[in-house]
Amino acid sequence: MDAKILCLGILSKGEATGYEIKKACENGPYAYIHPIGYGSIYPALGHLLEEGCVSCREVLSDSGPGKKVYRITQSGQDMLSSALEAPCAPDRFRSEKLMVLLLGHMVSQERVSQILESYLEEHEKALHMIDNAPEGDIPPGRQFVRAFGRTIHQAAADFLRTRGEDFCRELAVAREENQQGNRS
Amino acid sequence: MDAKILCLGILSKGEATGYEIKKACENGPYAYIHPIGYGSIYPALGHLLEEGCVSCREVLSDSGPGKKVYRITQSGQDMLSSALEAPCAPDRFRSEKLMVLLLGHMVSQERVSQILESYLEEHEKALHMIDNAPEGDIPPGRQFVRAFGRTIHQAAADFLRTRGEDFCRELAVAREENQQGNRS
DNA sequence: ACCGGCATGTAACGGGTTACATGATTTT
DNA sequence: AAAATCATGTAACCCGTTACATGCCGGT
Repeated sequence: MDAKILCLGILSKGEATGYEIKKACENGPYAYIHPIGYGSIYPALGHLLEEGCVSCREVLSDSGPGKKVYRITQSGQDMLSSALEAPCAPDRFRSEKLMVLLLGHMVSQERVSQILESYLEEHEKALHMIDNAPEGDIPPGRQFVRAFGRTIHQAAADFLRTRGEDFCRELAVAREENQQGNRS
Repeated sequence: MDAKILCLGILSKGEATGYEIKKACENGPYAYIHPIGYGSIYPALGHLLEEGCVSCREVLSDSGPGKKVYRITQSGQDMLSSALEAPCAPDRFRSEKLMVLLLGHMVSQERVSQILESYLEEHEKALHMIDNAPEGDIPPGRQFVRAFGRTIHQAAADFLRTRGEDFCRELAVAREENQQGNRS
């Protein structure tokens, strides 16, 4: 699932500029698919244009380079369909925060508390964004993925809220034992 | 959080070979941190050895190359500690399955059902692995991350189980409406 | 006898991230 | 008047993925 297919997926719900595609990758359901930057998006759109998978309409502004609005073509639709039919790569998740928590006994109490708090805030922020997103007439897929994301963020936030402090206490005990172990 | 720090983190709980490090990245709590392959691990261990962050003990077997057991050194501990103190990059999650579900109206009913089923199976398998893992005397960090992972997998599995079929039905309706829209 | 798991590495390739370069428009 | 956002693009670099190459050991 490379940048090209992701762009096609986003364009399948309506025309957009490269900039808007980037925004779509960060907010909304596409945030769960694959985060990419401009360095991937603009070249991808260039290739798609060459291959005839998208068309481009340049909107001139008064003086200066205009913005380029891309629209998916029929062959783009076809390419997207066949990509969606191909076997899926396994999900990938990576988290430096979990790494720090995993080795919590090696870092300071403050560091762990800080990670725990910011992690909780992130999940709560994500929940707010999902809940405040416009309801409108969105296709079932978007609704499903949105609800899926909400469930995960909710579960994570609940876990952190209910278990975070206990974890800090257990870590404190473990650190004390370590100290005694080192001394003896 | 590159491969080197990940290796150090795994080695911090005891000596291991490159092969065992790979295994640790796939199973257990480290699966949530960062999945890497041999192509990253062996060079990383080489660099760490050069830098004096790990020591290496070669265990000869009868004829043939022996296995290399790596152990973290004090300067390795120090490097790990300072890496854990550095600001965390945001979590990253990518899922091709969610991409297909998101655009469910573009693919066949069978495809969606298949994705939904295999996704549920994956989460259930992960739950089993967590529940069957040895309890033993594991540090609080490992226990916390393990419980966190369990919570997430459980929430995902529950969601897929309770909402999967409804989603399929909604998609069927959406497809019919599309058909009618295209015809008119 | 064969297959799967254990075990180590190298080299090329590809893709994404980051940094750079630029400028208009809108908000504060 | 400054800061934030909108907007496009290029180039280098890093890192991880994949494919290749090799061989032992234990179980069926």
